[in-house]
Amino acid sequence: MRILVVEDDVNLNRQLSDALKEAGYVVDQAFDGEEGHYLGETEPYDAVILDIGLPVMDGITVVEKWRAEGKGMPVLMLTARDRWSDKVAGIDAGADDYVAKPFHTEEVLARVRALIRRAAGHSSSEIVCGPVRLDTKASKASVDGVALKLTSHEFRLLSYLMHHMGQVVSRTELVEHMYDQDFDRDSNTIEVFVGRLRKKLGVDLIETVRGLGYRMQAPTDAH
Amino acid sequence: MRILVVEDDVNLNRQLSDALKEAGYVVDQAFDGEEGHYLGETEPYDAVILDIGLPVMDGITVVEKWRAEGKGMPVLMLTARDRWSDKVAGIDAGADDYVAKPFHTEEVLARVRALIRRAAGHSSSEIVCGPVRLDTKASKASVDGVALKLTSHEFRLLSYLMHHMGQVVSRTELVEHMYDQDFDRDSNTIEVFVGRLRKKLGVDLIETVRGLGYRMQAPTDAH
DNA sequence: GCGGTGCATGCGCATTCTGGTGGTCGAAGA
DNA sequence: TCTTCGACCACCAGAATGCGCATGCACCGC
Repeated sequence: MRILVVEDDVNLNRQLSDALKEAGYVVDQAFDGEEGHYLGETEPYDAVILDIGLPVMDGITVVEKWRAEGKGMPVLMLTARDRWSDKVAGIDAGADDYVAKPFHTEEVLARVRALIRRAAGHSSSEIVCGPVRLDTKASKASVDGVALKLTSHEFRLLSYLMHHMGQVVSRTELVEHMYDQDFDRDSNTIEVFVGRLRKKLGVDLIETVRGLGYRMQAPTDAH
Repeated sequence: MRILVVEDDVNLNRQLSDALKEAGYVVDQAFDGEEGHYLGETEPYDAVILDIGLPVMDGITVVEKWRAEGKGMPVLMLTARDRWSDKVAGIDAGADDYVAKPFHTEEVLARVRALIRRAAGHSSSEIVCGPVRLDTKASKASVDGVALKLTSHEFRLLSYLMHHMGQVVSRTELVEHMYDQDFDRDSNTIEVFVGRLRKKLGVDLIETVRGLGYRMQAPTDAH
């Protein structure tokens, strides 16, 4: 984890940086707004600690510029205790959190931990199989980057197959996972949907295992 | 967006709830830890405001139980100003943020906004989707720079969709986040509001995914 | 009244299901 | 090894289902 500390008070900056290094983080330091902004723009940080009152460019402006540039790393602002309106402005500018000066170093560490923990929770849920890409969160699928237009059952089928990649999935297993109880087992709906899905996918990734069911697998097949 | 306020001080609870409702949120209230924990366990909230000192079950325990149960909604803790060790404990227990009492209501609102937008993966207080622009701070929306005149429910609907851009949002999910408990699920209200919103937006950004729900997305979408 | 909201009705059509037909695969026997 | 047979599967096209939308009206608070 790499952290940027932007604080013009040299002692305070070192105090924070030392504590962070102590806690196992990699720390970069900046001492004015412009330097801080430049570093945040060019280097990939997991979190930034940013003083609100900085020479050259103030903290609010720095955050705003980062956000406008699409930089989304968590930012922890340091503010003067009594200027609560600054806090509100900072948060609305895109900061994720703030700590009022003077602070306990331990508190800053706890907040940094919380920020990093939270930021880690946004990994998108994607499954990839060869050229096929499934985004379960968005309920979307694509082949070679081209979005597929799937109906809900087709999507459910693809989803189940991709969640069990490489395994043979039986027809009854599919029925049980795609429908709620009491579905007429003597119908060929699954086969129909497999057919339609194969047609829409274009590529032949759904293998039929005769007598057992279907298996989805990447094409680079050693077997 | 639906918020839970857990605070045993009746006046404070009402003060917060009123301010939140004023800002367009749907608010549920609880007055002790057990009640709060139960509600957070059973209802889907977009954020929780949680006092640390509560009857029956204290705030730290409540958060810990939620996290242990896999509940991941953002939690804003209210703490006494001088007990900074409580803050650290609260954050490490799984709270996302805290505000020290006494606080400015405006500050709590700013922090709630920040929590919700961060939970949705946005870093600034403005969310943009093609020509549509949503200002969560000012509770305003515009298309191509022209301000929209939305009713409160229409705004809530748009807000939720834009906070979950690219994802498919089910009808029940919308109902649960736009209304407090006890709303007739067997009605087509959501569909009607989607229709009204689409008409006001003019552009066709709200895609319906048959059998699943709705998805809002920028039009120039390849990957 | 008026704007905002909730609900009922009915229609159009995408989606899903069904039955049938023809094709394919695999095993067993010649 | 080749042939034959039966089981299994793919595909088609029509039918039925039920989802989503527009419309209009009732209600409620202001």
